[in-house]
Amino acid sequence: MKDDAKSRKTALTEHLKASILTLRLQPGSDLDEAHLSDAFGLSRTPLREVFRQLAGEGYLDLRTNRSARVTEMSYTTLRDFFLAAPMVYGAILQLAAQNATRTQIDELKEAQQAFKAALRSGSGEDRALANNRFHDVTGEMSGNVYLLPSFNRLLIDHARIGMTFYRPQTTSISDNLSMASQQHDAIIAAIEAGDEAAAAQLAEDHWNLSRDQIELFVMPDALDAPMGIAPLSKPA
Amino acid sequence: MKDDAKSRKTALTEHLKASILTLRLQPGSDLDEAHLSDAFGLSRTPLREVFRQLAGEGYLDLRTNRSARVTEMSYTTLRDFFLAAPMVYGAILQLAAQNATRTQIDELKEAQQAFKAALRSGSGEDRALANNRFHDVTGEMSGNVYLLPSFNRLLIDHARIGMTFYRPQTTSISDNLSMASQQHDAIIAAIEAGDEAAAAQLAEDHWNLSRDQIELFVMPDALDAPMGIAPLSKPA
DNA sequence: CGATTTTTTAATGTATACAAGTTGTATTTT
DNA sequence: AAAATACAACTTGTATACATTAAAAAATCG
Repeated sequence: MKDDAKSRKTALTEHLKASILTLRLQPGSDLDEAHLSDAFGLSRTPLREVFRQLAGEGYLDLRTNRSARVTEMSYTTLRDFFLAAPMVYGAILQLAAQNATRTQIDELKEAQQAFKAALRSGSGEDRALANNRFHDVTGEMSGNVYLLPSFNRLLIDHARIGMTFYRPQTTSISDNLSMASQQHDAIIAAIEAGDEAAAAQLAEDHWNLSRDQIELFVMPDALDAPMGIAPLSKPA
Repeated sequence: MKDDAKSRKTALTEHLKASILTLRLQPGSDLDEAHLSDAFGLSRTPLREVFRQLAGEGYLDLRTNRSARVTEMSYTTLRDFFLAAPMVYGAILQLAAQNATRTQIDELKEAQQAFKAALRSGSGEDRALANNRFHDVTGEMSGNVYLLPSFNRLLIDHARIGMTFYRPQTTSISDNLSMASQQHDAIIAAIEAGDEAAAAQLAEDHWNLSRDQIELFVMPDALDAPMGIAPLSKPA
């Protein structure tokens, strides 16, 4: 394994991305240039270039004369998220069904194998990263440069929302994840068959499952209440 | 007017953006760090940070050990463009109708005034930039961080496509532009009234107008041909 | 004693020098 | 003469030193 400057730069990039997706670096955290530059054997110049790139992709926020911060996530953005996600992902999957190559389909199957392995024996972080990888491949398949920027931005908060709400190991969440895994399998089948309509429908189903799970977590008592209208409230 | 490093940095950013949107810097052009750094009184370090940022926003492509390039535009991307644009812009305008503030509505009206002025007496570049500004404000109004990355990416190529296909001063294009201006007025009205459905419909109409205009330009003979099926062909 | 100003400290932003890589050209070899 | 190779000029990537700005601490004044 090489250890030149370029390798260290990509290592830093991947480390930051994974840390942010898994919430090891929490939203709003400050990043210390000196510390990171020391830890990865890079001077501040290439480090700051990595910051700028990650900021462009939505991982970080840069403020002049202040330290870089992990992009915030407020509960008001949940609404924006579940409005945009099904729409963008529906289009992405539709295009994936149109354009996926044999190689990409194999990559997707590998990603799904890894996801299943993470479900059986992995940590929450493993699950989040494996799931992220699966969806990332579908994005590559679509090949639409105009949709990918938003799609990749969505995937960042998808992972972070997952880490927030799928953490406790309850039965309902376990059921939910196995359902998600089944949907992944169906997505693969639809893409392999080139069935655009099915792919688009599966996208909607997949995000509805996520949304339902989160609503269940945010307002668990709503189930017992007699048809009560339960607005989104900020959890502890 | 200040002339500190920060000002020169934003000046460079704006210069590059405008140059790329108006095709003064053509797709695929190489950028010379030394020359730009000299021209704007900046050292290469902040200049390269600007490059990284613009690459993140979709203006530039960075390749290791090679010069930065203006993002390419192939004719195969027209299809991707007109698939993504109505969808994303429909959502953006719907949200704009929901969330626009008084201040933003005033900004939008100003942008539309500037656009009309550019139609009367401005150059093609003026029109493209003024139109870009109008749509940019609608993006700000939506306030949805998940849709904005793709929307802003779309606006880049919207301006460039406009510069490509709206250049010759024919009657049909003149008619088309005044129609676009009328649609802008209707968009403002829908947003001001908070009419989401109307806003979404106008988004679709607006992009259909663009698409029709381009098809007219790409295959002008199709009109005379008796029901001929005219596939997109590469113009000279 | 509290508020405000000054001083100190530490971080970010920029410039420059140097290292590594790429491209074009000329020379050599077949 | 064509291809391959070696060299030179130039471009990009990185490190470090310096400048600038913000935050923190200390000192002064009301």
